[in-house]
Amino acid sequence: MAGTGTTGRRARLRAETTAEIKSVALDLMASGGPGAITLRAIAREMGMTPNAIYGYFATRDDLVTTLIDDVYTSLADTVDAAEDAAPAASPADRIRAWAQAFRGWALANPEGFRLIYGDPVPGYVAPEGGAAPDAAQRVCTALTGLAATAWPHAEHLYADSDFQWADFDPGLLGKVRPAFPDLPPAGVALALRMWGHLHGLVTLEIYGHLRTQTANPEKLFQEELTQLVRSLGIAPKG
Amino acid sequence: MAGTGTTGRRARLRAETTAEIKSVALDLMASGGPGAITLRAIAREMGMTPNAIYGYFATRDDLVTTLIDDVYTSLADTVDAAEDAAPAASPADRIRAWAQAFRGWALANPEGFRLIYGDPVPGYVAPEGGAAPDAAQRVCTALTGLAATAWPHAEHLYADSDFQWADFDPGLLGKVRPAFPDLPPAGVALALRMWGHLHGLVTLEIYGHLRTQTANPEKLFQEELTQLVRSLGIAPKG
DNA sequence: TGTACATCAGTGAACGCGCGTTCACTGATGTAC
DNA sequence: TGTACATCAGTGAACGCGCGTTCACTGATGTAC
Repeated sequence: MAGTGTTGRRARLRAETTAEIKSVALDLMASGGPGAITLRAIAREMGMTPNAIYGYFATRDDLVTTLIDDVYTSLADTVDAAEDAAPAASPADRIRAWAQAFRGWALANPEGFRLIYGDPVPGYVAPEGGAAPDAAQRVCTALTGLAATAWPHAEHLYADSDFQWADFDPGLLGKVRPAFPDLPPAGVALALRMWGHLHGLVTLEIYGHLRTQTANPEKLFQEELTQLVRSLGIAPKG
Repeated sequence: MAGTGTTGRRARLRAETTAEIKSVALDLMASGGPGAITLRAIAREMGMTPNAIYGYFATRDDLVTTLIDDVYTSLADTVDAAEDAAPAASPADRIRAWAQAFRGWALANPEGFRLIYGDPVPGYVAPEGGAAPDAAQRVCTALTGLAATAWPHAEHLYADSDFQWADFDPGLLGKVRPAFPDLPPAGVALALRMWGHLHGLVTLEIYGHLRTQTANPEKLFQEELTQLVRSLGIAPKG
């Protein structure tokens, strides 16, 4: 009856060690790039033998797969939370909040960003049946939701668009169409373009290409958001 | 007096072998990712001993540096040529030509694109004093030129911009300001934003993130260009 | 045209490294009676 | 409360691999007289 449950204690220790392995792996990645994620380096850092890791992950690729999933979830949670914290009635504020959280997360976790959006760990092969993690789809779905909110204001710009539902992935549509039944295919295209715009600016910054052009990427990103919101016809002071 | 010059023959053979090493390295990268560029693999492919490469490149990083420079030059040459082939009088056509060449080159050389814009070869460290290759700046400068041509039409959208010359890199400005004396700081910001937009869509496509959302990235890119040109007020039929 | 010498592309063997992974094991922690 | 047993986290040594790089060398190609 007393104290820790029977399997409880061991299970907890196990969970803690698993978490530490992942945390150390992320640290290594942060300081040495994705290539620094090696079982031996993790073990070294933790004061263990390399093979001890095999008690927690069947293989190195297994660990990396878990890592990618975790990082993706962290990103999706962050941007979702930022959007939810913005006033529901202001599409412009919600877009800005989402986008700023996106960039902020990327700057705070540059190696995580590289891990999920850039080249993967050298030698890593994703599991066979492994679709992209749910969180990957969440990011894209949230962005489509933002586009859907802005759509009524921007619709007139896309009158001659000839996008069809068939142009998009059924998985994406399966989540988006029920949630935003009034959004036409052209609106989904707009969402993907918005994604591309934000992704591009953040990627250039993370990979160091923007720093060689401007001393102030932050300002450029704010300008981007101002122009985006304006072009959608949802400028906040309107 | 007859035939090949004295040093000529050896020099030519040397140049040919050097070219073959680079070509094989690019092939390896194309089929196995940047991590596949190893001196041993190149030598294997060429039927040589690994150390024979050292007659041509002092070190592996030396080879990679040369490769990056070559690939960057290839990209810059391609987009410059495409722009030059478009009618000089039509800013919209020139932007479209440039952007389509940019995407086309990336799709034709995905590993090259990854090499210059993504994570570099694992273990590679760029040379110390090594600034980005000239070609890198050429890409950005050309884009600024396109923005400059469109600027008179789009200027009114950026009336409340507060960009300063100090916000940008002197190296970029050194090439851009003499060439386009009428372009204000806000116009340079516009060019960088355009770069970000195009880079984002192409990057998502190259890295496989777009394919999981749309079956037709080409169409999305064309839509992007249509909207870009429209938003700049330089729609081609105007 | 012929010979002596210099150049230099490429060889073959070896180095030390870090890697993922396997194996048989030890010793502490928890469980059942 | 005490003992016998099962569990299982972690050890230590070793494997085979591919890597970049160094060394002393060979043998063909070109040069000078």
